[in-house]
Amino acid sequence: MPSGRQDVRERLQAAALELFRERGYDQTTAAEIAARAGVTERTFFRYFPDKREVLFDGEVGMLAALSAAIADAPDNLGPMDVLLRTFRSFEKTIEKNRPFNEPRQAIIAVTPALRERQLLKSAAMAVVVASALEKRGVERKMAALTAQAGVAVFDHAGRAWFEDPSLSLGEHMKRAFQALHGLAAQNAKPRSRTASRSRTASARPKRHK
Amino acid sequence: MPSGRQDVRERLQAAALELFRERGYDQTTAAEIAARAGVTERTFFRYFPDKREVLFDGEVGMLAALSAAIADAPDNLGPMDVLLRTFRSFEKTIEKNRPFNEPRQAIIAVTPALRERQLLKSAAMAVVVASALEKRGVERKMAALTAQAGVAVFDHAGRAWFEDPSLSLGEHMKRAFQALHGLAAQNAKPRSRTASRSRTASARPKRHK
DNA sequence: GTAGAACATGTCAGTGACTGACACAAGACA
DNA sequence: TGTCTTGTGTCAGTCACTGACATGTTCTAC
Repeated sequence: MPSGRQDVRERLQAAALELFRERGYDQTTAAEIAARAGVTERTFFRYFPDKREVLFDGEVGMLAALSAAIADAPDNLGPMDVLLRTFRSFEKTIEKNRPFNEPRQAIIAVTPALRERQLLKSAAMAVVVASALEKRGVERKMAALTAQAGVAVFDHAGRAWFEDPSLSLGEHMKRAFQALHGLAAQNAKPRSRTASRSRTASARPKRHK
Repeated sequence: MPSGRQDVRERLQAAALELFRERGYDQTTAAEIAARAGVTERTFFRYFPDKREVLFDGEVGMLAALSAAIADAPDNLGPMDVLLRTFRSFEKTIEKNRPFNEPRQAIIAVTPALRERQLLKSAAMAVVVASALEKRGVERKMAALTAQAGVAVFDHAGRAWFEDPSLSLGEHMKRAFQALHGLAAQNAKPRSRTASRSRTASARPKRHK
């Protein structure tokens, strides 16, 4: 039954997606996935280090591309602009993948174990992004912070696009970045400069624990 | 051997921390933790839903306090300011807990399974924060985005404080928030860097890998 | 064309996380 | 005093995951 190596991999992923949709992640055993793909459980674990990972795959290739795209961005941009620009350069690809990602994301959303794994992937992405920013000369902690915020915004835009596809993903991204922008600006809103307020009651409600 | 219910819980946590430090998380079985605490494995799983959770506990109580603190913040602040203020109100408590958190955090840092769980906890915190912001009248998506960014900054400050305790946690938080602020502001600003342009990043670096 | 290496898979046995069911002890309470 | 509740131990079982080994298939060198 097994033929090409790539073929087996894809059969396993397809089988997993089907079964998860039919019975849910927890009610599906690795052996069942393997059986539907025409291999044994042992083979399943030769392709994927654990059961969760069968739903997370494209992300690896994306990281390298992401890193390269950040490196290639023009020189005269601030770090956050680099990220916006980079993420938007993936817009088309991601939009094209929506039919595949939609059911996948639906399963992840209702399965805590998978949400956990997805958070790990996002964190990994932030690490890669941070490192790519550092290579552009951004100071280390700044790079980490920017990456973290940027990935958060990216995820946020992705979720927004998922529940409202009437706007393009790029538009959602633009808005999310603008919102973040506005947030920071709002900080100084009550007319006087932020620095002057450093004295006022250094915020201590009576809660603890 | 088991005496009070709370007592057993704490013995289990202490035993787990000890064993994880001695042999590492993966080399420690739940049965061993239970044995050192003077109970059986089955009892361990009556106190904690899974092995990872034994290291994450205080966080539950913190969420309620966080939510309350956000609700109690003065009215005239932008959402991000509310968060900075709120987080800083926890400064003392967190600093006091450092001796307990330090070894714990060290173990988490070297154990992927635990890092994953910690990310889930942060995400849960973001959800709570977002909901608390919404109750203050912040629009839903804006609340989510603010919470996400705020928690990211909070985590970032925590990590920075961990590796450099010469500055207070509050100071790290202030700086992280200011950095985020600066990031957004920088967005619109074309920057000319000193030693850039001709050589550094514009020549496409190696692409592969 | 064939020997042998390299690779992909199957089989089997085993560990460890976690769960449900039941029995039992001790204190709370009627 | 007897019953009820609560916390625990015991046992059997499922499932994720792993190491070791045997077998088949494909690739390569000669």
